[in-house]
Amino acid sequence: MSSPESQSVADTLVQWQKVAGRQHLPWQNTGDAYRVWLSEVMLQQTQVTTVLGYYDRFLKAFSTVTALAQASEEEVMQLWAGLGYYTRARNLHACARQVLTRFGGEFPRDVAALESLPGIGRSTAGAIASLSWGLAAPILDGNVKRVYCRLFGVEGYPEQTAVKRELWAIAERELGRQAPGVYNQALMDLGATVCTPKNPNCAKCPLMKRCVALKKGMVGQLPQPKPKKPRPSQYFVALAVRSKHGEVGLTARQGKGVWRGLWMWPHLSLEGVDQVVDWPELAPLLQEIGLQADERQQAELVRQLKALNRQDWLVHELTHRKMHFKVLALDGVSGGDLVALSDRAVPRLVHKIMEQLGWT
DNA sequence: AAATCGTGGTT
DNA sequence: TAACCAAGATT
Repeated sequence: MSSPESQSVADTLVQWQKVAGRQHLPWQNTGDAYRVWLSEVMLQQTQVTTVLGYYDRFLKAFSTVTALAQASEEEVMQLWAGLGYYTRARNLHACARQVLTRFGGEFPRDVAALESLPGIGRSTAGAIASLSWGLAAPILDGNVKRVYCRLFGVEGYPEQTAVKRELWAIAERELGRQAPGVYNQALMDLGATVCTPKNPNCAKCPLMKRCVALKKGMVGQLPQPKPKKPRPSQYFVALAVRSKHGEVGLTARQGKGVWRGLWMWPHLSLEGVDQVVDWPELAPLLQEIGLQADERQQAELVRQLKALNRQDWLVHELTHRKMHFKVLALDGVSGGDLVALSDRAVPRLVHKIMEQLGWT
């Protein structure tokens, strides 16, 4: 599988890609910047298998960037719901609108102009330019960072500014300028299928003979992992309300925290498990969904609250923290500003809570 | 510059 | 099974 050392990295990879690279992903070889862009944004920090279904649904709903631009933000958020990193969805929509208003509905064939669009950074711009049109622009995603760190023995973790600068310089230098799209695709495919994070298959690697990490016996050490910090735990009480017709009491998340703009059960932060919570703290949650609890409902909620110590918390893990929820529930209520769940963009947690309640 | 932002696949 | 981390961008 290994090539002569006289052949350049780029030539070796381009040759390898044609026989061993991935070929059949739906956005590949379309020459369509809209499809490449849509897939690239969805693939940010997200695995291919997770993206496939979302990609199909988006393309079915919006066949062109103009169609996407003309949709409402709420429509876009609903289609994106469950995929995570929701700022991507808002930027996707904003980007589509800018493509329409600034560039007449066609993505600009220019890396700098692409980077000026919301949600498109340097790597995504390079991917769009090279994969759609064959322009000479490098990419630097997780796969490529890993390949370069090993191939050239780059130490320090890739999130560091100096290391990142070095990796971009390598990416510029090594870019296969005869076939930039194929070269970039090869880098990603190599990282995804051969030069994997764990148990890399060096025997199958076309760059085996020139890999610095392999030569030094450091493949398992590179790229150097980012120092990990403890994930703080946060505790909440959430209120789940449902009518007898199945409408639910959701509110739109305000501010700039997690799930901004999505709909969630009203909830309050506990700042630590020991804090005493009683009816005065719960009443505002009902107010958020336009509900005034009668005495029976009030007593029921307080009863559920007191059982806090004996009931397991529902844990929802995010990248940087663990969220623990105590769920209070009222079923079969009437009144309030309840909504149809199918009409709202909601995070997975909303469904997770319904499952715990048996509201399925 | 370091933190933030979701969720799920893989090992 | 708990840790790792995935076609990163933004602030």
